[in-house]
Amino acid sequence: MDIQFKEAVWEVARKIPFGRVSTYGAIAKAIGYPNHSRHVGKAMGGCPKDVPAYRVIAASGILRVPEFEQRLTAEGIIVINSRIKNFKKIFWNPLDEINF
DNA sequence: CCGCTGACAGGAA
DNA sequence: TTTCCTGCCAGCG
Repeated sequence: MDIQFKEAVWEVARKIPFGRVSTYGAIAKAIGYPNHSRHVGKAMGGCPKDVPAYRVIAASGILRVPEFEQRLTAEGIIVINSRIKNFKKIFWNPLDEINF
């Protein structure tokens, strides 16, 4: 996991719109590294302050960092027991950004 | 080289 | 719906 990989991850994470969320796997795929979802997670662990890490969750719609629950609800996202309720609706795919 | 671990994913039971 | 299992890749004994 070189620094460039992390930079790429953070760059995508910064693009996630307000009130939306994305997943580790989706980001990994978006930067050209399919099957590297775990590394995306690690990259998020030490991301800069300007990266909305709380908008990046697991594909199951479950928060791996329960602490972020409040940050999400503050954006109007419904979270119950670390689970995103309307996950499918607010999910943002980085690949859609390419297609527009 | 081997095995364990980790902000994961996807399918089966 | 929840739990389990397998596939992934890099880092660290």
